[in-house]
Amino acid sequence: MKCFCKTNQSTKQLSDTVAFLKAVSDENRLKIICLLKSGDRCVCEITDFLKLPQNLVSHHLKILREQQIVSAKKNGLQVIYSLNSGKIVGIIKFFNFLILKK
Amino acid sequence: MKCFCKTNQSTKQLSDTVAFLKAVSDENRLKIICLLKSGDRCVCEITDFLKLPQNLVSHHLKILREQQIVSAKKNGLQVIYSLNSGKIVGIIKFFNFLILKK
DNA sequence: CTATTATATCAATATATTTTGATATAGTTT
DNA sequence: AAACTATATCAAAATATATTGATATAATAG
Repeated sequence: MKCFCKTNQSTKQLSDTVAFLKAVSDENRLKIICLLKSGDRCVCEITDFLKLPQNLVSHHLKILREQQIVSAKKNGLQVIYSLNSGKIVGIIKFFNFLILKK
Repeated sequence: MKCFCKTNQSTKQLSDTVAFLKAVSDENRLKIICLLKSGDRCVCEITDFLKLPQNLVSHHLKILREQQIVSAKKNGLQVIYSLNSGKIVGIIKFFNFLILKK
């Protein structure tokens, strides 16, 4: 992994990393992630859990989906969300790189 | 580590985690962290590196300081910043917890 | 003590993000 | 098909954050 210096590639990597970190830098979205850790849930369950308006929950889920932190599959009327640990593993690697001694 | 549910303690833990993540969710601040990984720097070196106005760099450094991601020590006229890996280790543990199987 | 240098702070503005309210869509039930 | 349920989208308002410009502070040099 490279440092964010001045190349085009690292510029892209930098903005991707920022987008991921922004997606998890929100109380409600962190709560969603923690809830999904305990198992898949439909939007109405997440809405009940967070006690937020449904459209706001959909908005937060969209941001998590865009970063592939969660994935959604349709089941009848419901949409079931599940946690995608791969993306989180990626960020762990990034933070590990940050504290690695040269 | 507990999930962010409804207790007072976990509410505090949640907002601390969000504050940390917000501090690192910024392109310029990530660049500062990466630069400091390669060694301690004074504010003017960081300013040169980022090509940003000095007061803006001070602002970003303040946010990183508040989260104990960096620490500052005075050296004559200069203030030398260094990376504080302890806080990053903490967030690695948190992300590891998120992907831990029950 | 005055001038200079390095850094920090403050107020104002610009920009991004979250939240709200209204409405659309897609699947289901009757 | 009409009514209903679960979810998503869109525009507007509220709020938070980043950036700019001006100025303050603290250490040093002359």
